[in-house]
Amino acid sequence: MGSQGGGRQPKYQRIALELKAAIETGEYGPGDRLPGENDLMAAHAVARMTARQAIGVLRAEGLAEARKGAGVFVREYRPIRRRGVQRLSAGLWGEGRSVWSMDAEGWDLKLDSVSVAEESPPEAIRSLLGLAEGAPVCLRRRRYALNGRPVMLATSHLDAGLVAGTAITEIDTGPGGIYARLGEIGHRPVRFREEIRSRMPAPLETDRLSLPAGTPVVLIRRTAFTEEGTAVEVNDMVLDSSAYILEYDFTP
Amino acid sequence: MGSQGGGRQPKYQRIALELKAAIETGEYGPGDRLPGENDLMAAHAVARMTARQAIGVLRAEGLAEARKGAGVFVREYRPIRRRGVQRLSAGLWGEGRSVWSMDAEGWDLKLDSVSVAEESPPEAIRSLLGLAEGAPVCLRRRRYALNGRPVMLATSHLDAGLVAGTAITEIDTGPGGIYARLGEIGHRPVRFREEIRSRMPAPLETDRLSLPAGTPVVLIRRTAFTEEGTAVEVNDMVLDSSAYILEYDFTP
DNA sequence: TAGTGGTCTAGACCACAGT
DNA sequence: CTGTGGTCTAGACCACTAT
Repeated sequence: MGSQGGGRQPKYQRIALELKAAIETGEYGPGDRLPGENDLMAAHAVARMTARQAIGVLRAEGLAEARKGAGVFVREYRPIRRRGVQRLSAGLWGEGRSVWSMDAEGWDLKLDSVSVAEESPPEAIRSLLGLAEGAPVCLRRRRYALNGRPVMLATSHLDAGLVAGTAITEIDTGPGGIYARLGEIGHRPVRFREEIRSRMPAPLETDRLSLPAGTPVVLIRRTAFTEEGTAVEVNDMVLDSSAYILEYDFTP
Repeated sequence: MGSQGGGRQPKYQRIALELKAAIETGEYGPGDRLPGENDLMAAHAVARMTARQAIGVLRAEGLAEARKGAGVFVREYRPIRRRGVQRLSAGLWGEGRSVWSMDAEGWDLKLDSVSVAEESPPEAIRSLLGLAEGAPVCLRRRRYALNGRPVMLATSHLDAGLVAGTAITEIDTGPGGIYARLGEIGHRPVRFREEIRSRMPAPLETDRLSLPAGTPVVLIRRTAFTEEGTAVEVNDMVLDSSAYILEYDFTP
């Protein structure tokens, strides 16, 4: 028949809409198997590519997930609540506890992999840290996993000269982490700025976070300032958007 | 030839990668026209559907935008900086200025459409506002546009009983907006909470924000509390993620 | 009108999962 | 094994844009 055939809206959209409605009414719950390509071809008398396209709509909206050789399944959404302000209270990281242990109340969020390096920073970060051109930064790359599933990548940038000789350049930064160590050398962070963006992930992020198609990432750039107003750390984070709700409390 | 043919990675991914590299090196700048389906078919000796798939990768990542009958073009990214804390300083909205006028420094962000209604709220919002079951809320739906392009939808929910008879139920809330009017009736908001999520847009959001494929939305739910700790307003916002950077400053 | 992207067909081979 | 989704082909008609 070529093009649209019967209705005025594309077949694949009609099929996608029908599937979405079935999910919304609870006919298919989180984790349930949806009709696959062959089912849709038979049920709607369309070609494989058309059935695929319908499924593609749900995938792009993050509603469904295709597992090769197994089928198409309804996605689940159970985010962690990340409190932007309280979690950085000095009382918490000042003595012992990691900044991250509060992230997932009762859940099992843990450090998955760490690497430390010294590199030449991108211009934007270099100028934030107030470093001279060509000055190296200490880079701490980390990945966090929730119940075994990776949910966040974090990369901290610090003046390499400033932190040389401290535990910040070690894999294990010790009790209280980076901020406690910075305090010990007279650069205790007291003020923070978090900048938030969102976009679709780059292939490398898709890979490192095992993201299914249709899941955006949230980017947080946190800059930590000392009492004097100097930026001592820039932490670039990449979050699986389906894993997080960010919360900020403030009294302007 | 069937399946993968030459290399070990799919043809469409190789083609997509090549296009992305060309964008990254600046060969194609923002707004430039990219090779279209026909160009890619000729250049790589592939079928139309394969060329389409390659372009689909760039669209899904938000890098390119297809305009029917015209071609495929490199997307632009020029976000507004939205300061979460300072923008709510009472000094700003206390006398006259709108909370929103600060959003876009020098840009032309303006209210695009407003509607006011009284409805029965969803359970989550009803309980946030501490209302009895079945109690109605005053709903203010607004859309904001930046240089004519819609970038945000906002829906405020307030206790209908509380705001009855005030300008909050009018299209024009008067100088200082909702928060100034709440102050006048003894419910001045002093504390705010913003919760942030991100996901792919629903079709209705895609439509109202004119979003190209591959653009996530950012959801902000702001709850405004009085000195007594009562929630007086819940504002649900839907932002075009490519139009915004959110900024939060705090001293924990 | 010529060219573009949007949609669609009816086949095909492959890698992978569980059935 | 069978069935699944992933990839690919070589055609086709349509609506839309720009000339």
